[in-house]
Amino acid sequence: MARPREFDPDVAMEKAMVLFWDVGYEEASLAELLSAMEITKGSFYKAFRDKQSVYLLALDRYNDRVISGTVAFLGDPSAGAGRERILGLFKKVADEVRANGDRLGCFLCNAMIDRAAGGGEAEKKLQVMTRRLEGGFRQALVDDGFEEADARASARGLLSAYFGLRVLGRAGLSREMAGDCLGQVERLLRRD
Amino acid sequence: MARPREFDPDVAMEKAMVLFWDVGYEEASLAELLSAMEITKGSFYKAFRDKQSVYLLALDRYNDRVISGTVAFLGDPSAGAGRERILGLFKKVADEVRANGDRLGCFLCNAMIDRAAGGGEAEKKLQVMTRRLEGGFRQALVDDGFEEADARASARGLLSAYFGLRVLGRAGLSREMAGDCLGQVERLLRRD
DNA sequence: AGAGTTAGGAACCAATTGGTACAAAACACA
DNA sequence: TGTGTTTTGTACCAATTGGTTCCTAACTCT
Repeated sequence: MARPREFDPDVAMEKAMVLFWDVGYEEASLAELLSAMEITKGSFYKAFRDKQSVYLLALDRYNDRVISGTVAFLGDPSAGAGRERILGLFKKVADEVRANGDRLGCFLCNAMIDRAAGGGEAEKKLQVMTRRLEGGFRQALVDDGFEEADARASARGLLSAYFGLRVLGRAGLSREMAGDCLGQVERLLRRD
Repeated sequence: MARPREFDPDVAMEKAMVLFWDVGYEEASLAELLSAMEITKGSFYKAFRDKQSVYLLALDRYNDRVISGTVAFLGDPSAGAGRERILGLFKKVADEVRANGDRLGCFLCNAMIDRAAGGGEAEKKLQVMTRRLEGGFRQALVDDGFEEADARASARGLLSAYFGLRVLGRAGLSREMAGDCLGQVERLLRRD
């Protein structure tokens, strides 16, 4: 019926997500965004409404991809017992961070601090993602026979340990600290 | 010898610090900065070199005021045993956060994620502050008779729990989560 | 009072911000 | 081959960015 678009919206969005993830909303200028997505203004504003919409889509994408993957891993019985899964997640983060210091951190965590972006809509998305992560931790603990109340409390402790580790990673301090943090997570996983 | 300045650089810097703390470097436009500091451009560029310098000074100020205060508290024997002091610190943060959701969080933590600002110079300052906080935790544990190695590892776990709680606070989730997080910190303080 | 010195404020600056308008280009279908 | 439809890229936009200049105001000291 008409001219087909020359770019793949999915890969463009992926690039956009990574950029926002890396530098935040405000710091990602439209020019940088366009060059990262490898499209020009015309296509950008036709395909996506505006910068803010792309940011919101990037958050959704992070939720769909990364958060979902993490939650799935936490709930996957084939990955070991509940606490093993949790420890495995932290290990993965610690490794990824220790390897060269990922410097990207967690988009969710970064965006929570960014604040600049997306007004109330973004905040709601961030809270949903956080809740999902919390739920993942809790489920893994429940799978290990934790009482519901204990699981809930521990999940929140783990959540904050997770974000904390991610913050340290961003600051380039995780390489030496990741190991110790990991050891401390084990203590959070002990049965009373 | 000459015309005296009409503003107090100290209170102006305080306002500047709070603004950067609240919205980050990039998001704080020069106009906002000036109106917050209640001075005009002329005075601004005369008294402080430029925006970046003020940001760096704001970090220094945070270090001098808040971080120093926190480290002092952690090392103050009159505030109870080491672990009590640590718990007291988290309690203070949790309360401050629970009261209405401070929404400011921790400038250090925010700046670590901000990244936009101050290039390598800022990063160095952030690492120094983090180290000081880590040292505070460690000292408190050593005061309680922890082995040096255990104290160091635990301090890093506490550090990440601290940052994590601060992230949750920024996202407006701490009101309900702070209590549980606090309970989990207690577990990090247990003697092996 | 006058000289010297510094602060304050407005006018101005180029560069960049996010966003729009529109014409040319590229396709599908008849 | 033409017609209709959509994408693409360029030119353009007002508003804002951080920053400089420079004149005037305000003060201290002699």
